[in-house]
Amino acid sequence: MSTIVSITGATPRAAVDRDDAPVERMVGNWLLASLSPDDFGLLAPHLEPVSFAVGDFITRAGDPIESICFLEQGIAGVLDSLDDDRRYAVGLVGAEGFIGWPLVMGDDRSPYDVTMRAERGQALRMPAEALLAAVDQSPTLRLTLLRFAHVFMVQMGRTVVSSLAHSIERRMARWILLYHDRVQADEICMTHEEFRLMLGVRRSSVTDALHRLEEEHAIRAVRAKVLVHDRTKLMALAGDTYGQPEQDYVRLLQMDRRR
Amino acid sequence: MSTIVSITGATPRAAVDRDDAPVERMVGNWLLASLSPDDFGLLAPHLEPVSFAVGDFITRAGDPIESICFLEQGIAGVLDSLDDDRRYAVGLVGAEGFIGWPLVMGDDRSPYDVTMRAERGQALRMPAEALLAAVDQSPTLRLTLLRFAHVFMVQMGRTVVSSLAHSIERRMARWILLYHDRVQADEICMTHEEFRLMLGVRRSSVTDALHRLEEEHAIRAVRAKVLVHDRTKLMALAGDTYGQPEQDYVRLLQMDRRR
DNA sequence: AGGACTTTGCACGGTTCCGTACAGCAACGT
DNA sequence: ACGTTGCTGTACGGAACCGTGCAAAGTCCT
Repeated sequence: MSTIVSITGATPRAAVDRDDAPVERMVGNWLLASLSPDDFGLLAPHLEPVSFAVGDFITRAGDPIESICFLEQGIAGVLDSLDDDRRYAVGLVGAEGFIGWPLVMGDDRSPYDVTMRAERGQALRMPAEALLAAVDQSPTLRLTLLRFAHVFMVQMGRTVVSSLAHSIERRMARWILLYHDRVQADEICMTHEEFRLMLGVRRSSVTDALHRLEEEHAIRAVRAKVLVHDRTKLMALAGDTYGQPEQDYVRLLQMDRRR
Repeated sequence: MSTIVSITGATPRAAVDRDDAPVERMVGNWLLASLSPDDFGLLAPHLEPVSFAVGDFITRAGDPIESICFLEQGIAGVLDSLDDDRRYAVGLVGAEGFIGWPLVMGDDRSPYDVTMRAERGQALRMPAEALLAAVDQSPTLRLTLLRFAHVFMVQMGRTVVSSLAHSIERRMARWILLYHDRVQADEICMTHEEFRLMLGVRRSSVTDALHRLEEEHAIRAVRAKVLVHDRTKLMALAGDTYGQPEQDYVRLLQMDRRR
């Protein structure tokens, strides 16, 4: 399992913590922070700060994408919904990415609901047309945005495999890790009911799985919160559905920051 | 369910059947066929025909992408593998798309195994560098390729939802439809063992599910084959995890062909 | 025709997970 | 203090699905 441990060392959060270039101090979004001054300059005039509350919709499935969001704080769930009311999480986006990638891929509508999952979400938003214009001007900017979409896609593939092959306990460990990677704290604020949506299971199965993770001392579960206690143990539990997309993210989007 | 029936009418296969422009006679790949003469001209000099046998690898997970393939005949399974030997299908690609899209998204390695699932697979292949050069020259070509990747991604999202929410029988109906869309016949050559991989279930569960689909007269299952008998019934069984990505495909990639 | 091999049908007990229901407990307002 | 609301723990029977093993049936080769 030495490969997995090495991923921890190169995890996106660590890379950002270590970073101290001036631009990257100013913006909390890692993608924006990784842009060249020129590329950032293309976007900067159009960026405006916005904030979200828990449950706020950032985009709605089927709606035209009018703006894209670079999250700086908080974490968003990407949900695919069936015709009935049930919705299932297909991914998470935090400060490591942006919301609205279908635009860069040639679609003007969002296939997903994207909702804020954290208490105070903050983002930099810009109009769709401005982004498309910027992307047409700068191949490197386009590359960065496309690479994020690609990593997200790889992530989704692992979600498929995970839901086909793994028990609820393992899948839960994976989602906790994905969440943990994207918030800047060991405290994950999420009720069992919210976990239920991500995993597509019934609420009490979440309770049971959390208990088992707690027995293994990987986490501590308190009311409406999960405290990450032992990341290494979580990774061992999650197995091989966690790790590879994270490596891809570092390889494709933080090549110059790996020291 | 009238919306679903209307999708059938606008299904990619139908659009191609109706088509009779000269270029589109010559190439069996729908993406290539939909390109403008100029865009097609950028690719044509580099395209060389190749053929594949069942089980042949078109790309291997982790390997550099040296060429991309536009399938003309046959159908390929996109597989994500765990560290052990188990592999699970995350999608299918036939003549409606191409293999190697990570290249266009800024990655030079394939995250997936892609293997030929049909008896005689035929494709037009071109070197990675040539494709990248062509894409840099033509924004519209890039758009087409990205849009395919996007629809494939939406497809994957539905696969997640389907595996979380639906019974084996429903998921099976969905995969049969996806397969049926991509081959030009009502005869699907696939053993229960191969279905097993796509669905991530045990082989005898496939047998049972096929029997239930057969009881409803949606299909007929014979040795190593499934005969699609009633597409409408399959769509009703598959429910809402089938249909929307197919509509997106038509909307984004065949806008000018819908009559 | 006979044998080897692949594919399919079926059955067994065991496990995971579901749907549902209800009770205990924490947080919060008044 | 009190009730209200939201979150969590637990229990029950039942359904879906698993792993396994084996027999029947189809296909192919010689």
